[in-house]
Amino acid sequence: MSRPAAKNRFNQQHERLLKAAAACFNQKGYSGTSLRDVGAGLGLTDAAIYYYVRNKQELVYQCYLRAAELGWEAIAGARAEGGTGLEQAQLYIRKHVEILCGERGPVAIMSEIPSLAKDRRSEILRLSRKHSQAFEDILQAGISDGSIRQCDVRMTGNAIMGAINWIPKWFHGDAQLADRIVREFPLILTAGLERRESQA
Amino acid sequence: MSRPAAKNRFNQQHERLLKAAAACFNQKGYSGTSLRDVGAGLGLTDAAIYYYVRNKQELVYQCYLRAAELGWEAIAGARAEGGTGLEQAQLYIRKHVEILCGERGPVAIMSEIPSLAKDRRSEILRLSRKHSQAFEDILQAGISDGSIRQCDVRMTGNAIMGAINWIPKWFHGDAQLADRIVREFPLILTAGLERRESQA
DNA sequence: AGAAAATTTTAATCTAGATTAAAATAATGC
DNA sequence: GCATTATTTTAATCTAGATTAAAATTTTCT
Repeated sequence: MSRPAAKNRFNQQHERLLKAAAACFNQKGYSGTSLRDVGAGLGLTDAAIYYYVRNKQELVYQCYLRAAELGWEAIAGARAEGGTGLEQAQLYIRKHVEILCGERGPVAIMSEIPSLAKDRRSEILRLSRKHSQAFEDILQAGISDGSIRQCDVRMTGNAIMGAINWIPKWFHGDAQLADRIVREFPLILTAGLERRESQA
Repeated sequence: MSRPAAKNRFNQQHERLLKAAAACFNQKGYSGTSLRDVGAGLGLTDAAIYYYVRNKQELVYQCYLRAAELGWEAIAGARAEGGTGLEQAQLYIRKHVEILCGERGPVAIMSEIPSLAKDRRSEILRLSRKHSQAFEDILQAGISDGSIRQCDVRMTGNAIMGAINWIPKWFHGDAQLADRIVREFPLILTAGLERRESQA
């Protein structure tokens, strides 16, 4: 590809492809969506998709990788901007939810990791664990700095992540609803974290 | 089947089948699991499964139906036993989580509803909405009786349900972990609901 | 405009996995 | 223990959908 304009076009189509695929995967699962389905979302034939990715496995992998990158962006951003642990947690939730419900969505739910090839799977799992761990670290920091009450950090992390990860199951692009989610979720998911007066 | 003992056996195997299928579906998705996979979990051939269900579609449908029934059991139980809205919400979460993590699990995550046949799909969707609605009603009752603070009931419901629905993604039968989930989740998910002093 | 590069389609192939029918085994109840 | 009923397997068939190669179309850039 020695032609700049073409390279641009390619990258844009590739991006569109990942989004179209994510939309399908979230709705019907990885194995449940045919490349025909994905192509239809782009006005393309199934075969055309092979111009952008080696095969279907690679397509999921790239969707999951993108999901991991966007999630990490939220973590990193929150850590950079945030103050107390509680503030960082809130910021992370807001940023992540904004990404999931905004222009950069839909983002693939990483729900069929076992279907990936071994090496791809372990990479995605590693990123996924890194993400969870980083969020738990934020919660732990909040406990240490007194902004978050004593709690089971792992379970709390799992609960909050679950609520976020489930969003793409019921949100499908309605802009009004997106605003509502972005406004409410950070509050709802952290309302129970603040340290109460009665506690140490 | 005019033989009582056989009818028993059949029902038990059928129950085992639904659990084995749920385990597979939760891990690899509906379309991603072959009947061979499901059969393996029972020490059976794929073909043997057809003795218990008409086809694969029917198997998912029954799994989802069972999931809906068990979820509803938690709702109904909480309404029967609970006092204030907050108490009912807590009770519901505990009961549902106990089911998901206990002997009656694994329970299928209803994550590929679009793959069902039209009439089956609409039935499952109806049950799913009924469940969400009932939980939101509990929250609303809590606001009315003063046990729950003012909040966006729908978003709060979505958040809590998401956290619960996601559990089967990371819980795979560890008994110790089950105890921890059952102990922590009801608290974590309702800690933010109580009305604070400062509020009306 | 027109040659080269980039993209997409058409038309095959190939395979996994759902489904079925008939045969083989196992369980039940007398 | 035996006849009957219930369960499972073996061995085919059938189909959707992934993948590929070659041909056709479109885009890029001079």
